[in-house]
Amino acid sequence: MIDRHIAKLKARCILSPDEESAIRGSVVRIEDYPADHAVIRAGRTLDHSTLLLDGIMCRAKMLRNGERQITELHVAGDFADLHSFTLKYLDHDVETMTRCRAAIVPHDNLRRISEQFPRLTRIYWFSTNLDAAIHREWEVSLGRRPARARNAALFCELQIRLGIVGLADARFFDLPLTQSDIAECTGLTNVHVNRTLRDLKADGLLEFKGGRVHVIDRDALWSAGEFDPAYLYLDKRDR
Amino acid sequence: MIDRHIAKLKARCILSPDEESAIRGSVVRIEDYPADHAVIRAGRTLDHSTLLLDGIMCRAKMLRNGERQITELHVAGDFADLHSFTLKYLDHDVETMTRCRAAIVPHDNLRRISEQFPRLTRIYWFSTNLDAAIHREWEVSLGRRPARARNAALFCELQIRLGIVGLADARFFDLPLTQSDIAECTGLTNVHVNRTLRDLKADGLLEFKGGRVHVIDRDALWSAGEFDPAYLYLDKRDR
DNA sequence: CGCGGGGTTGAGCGAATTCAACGGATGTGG
DNA sequence: CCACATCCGTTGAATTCGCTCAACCCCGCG
Repeated sequence: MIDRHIAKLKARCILSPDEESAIRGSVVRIEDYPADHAVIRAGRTLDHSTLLLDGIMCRAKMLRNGERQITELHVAGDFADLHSFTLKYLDHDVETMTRCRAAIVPHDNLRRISEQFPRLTRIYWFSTNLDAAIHREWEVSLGRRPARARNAALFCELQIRLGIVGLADARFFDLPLTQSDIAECTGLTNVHVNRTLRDLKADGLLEFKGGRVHVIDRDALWSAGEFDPAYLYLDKRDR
Repeated sequence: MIDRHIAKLKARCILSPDEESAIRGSVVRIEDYPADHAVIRAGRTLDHSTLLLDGIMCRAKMLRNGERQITELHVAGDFADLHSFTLKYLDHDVETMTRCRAAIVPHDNLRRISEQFPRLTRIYWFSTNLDAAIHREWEVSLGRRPARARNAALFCELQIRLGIVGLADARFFDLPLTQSDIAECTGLTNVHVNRTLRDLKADGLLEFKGGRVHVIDRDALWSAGEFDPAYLYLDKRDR
């Protein structure tokens, strides 16, 4: 059920059978959400975290003029708001981009397993630090990269992250987002995302159509996005 | 010696005398660095964290073309790389912007105090999550805000953060950075930062000159930067 | 006294936006 | 089954915000 979450952790950390079953035992219930649903609102006190099992969620911050900046995308296997365990409330919303299924893990349970298994504390601490690393990479894209590179980098990241949980192969993956969604991630307009994707396709790097991504030339795509997966900490070790 | 660090924590968390002295006891030595010095290089394995006592450091990522995006500024009292405790190596450089003094805290000591004081673990976990919240706010600036708001927001954040450690008052604070440094934070060119600062001054919001900031109209500055300090988690509670 | 770093300003350019129109697909109610 | 609305994608034209390039100033310093 939470196998994708376990797969994500095992890609970076060593996990004992006991630790694994403690994680599995921390879930109290499963919830389903429709697309475009606000799962968590900024500022509200939380007593649980949300482990995404299926679908795509985002962390989003609203601006005064109604625009929205998405600060991270979440895929199956991610905790969307593990940081609420220590923050107690969030500075951003968490919303579904598609229909989603999620496991609810009470903070009490997180505290219990973190006291029983100190290494799990560090693994989950690591996990929130990995989110921060993704934020940093997005800051680089948003601050310094032109539109083509920003979009390319986003697809590179998602291919890797979805690949870890078995939802992407070397050439294809499902990504049921609109061009406007992409625009809210990359700090562009939907119009310009459209033109950029047209160019990426014309240059034989990538095709994004009908919620599905076809990576035509991965090397060229990585190069266009100046993509270096180091920030995803893909080396497995004791954290 | 590390009073500013204690002050930063106490602005957000409850800290017992025992916990406080454990923190003080975790420092093994003090180091001084010149300005523009790379304290930590991306990818290098680390066995300690760096607690900034004086000066300004930054987290920076290099781009292929030699440009640099600063993803966060650190002020006295901040751990510049507490996340290396779980990440083991960093995805970015840490560099001094000014002459700096720092306390070195070995990861072994962090592990020891986190085992002895479980609440300290959560406090330091919280602390890295606060860094992530700052990253998110910067993503919003970089992705969606025009130049004027980006710069305004940066000064707002720094006034609050420096104020917490006694280095800013309601009207003035030292910020020994160049306009090019600001540009690397806000994803602009030094030329455009210059023009934007000129406008902010002409409009009576803020003056930045000679490494010193004069906040002329704080309300107007907050408004211009669309600044809401909620993301800095300034409420003191048990984390 | 020359040099270099930081700051300042102008002119021209260009990447991305805005505004607007239109097409295709999908869904829905009469 | 058709009329209509809506959402998403696509394209063109005009605009604009920020960039590039360049010159120049000021000031501290060797």
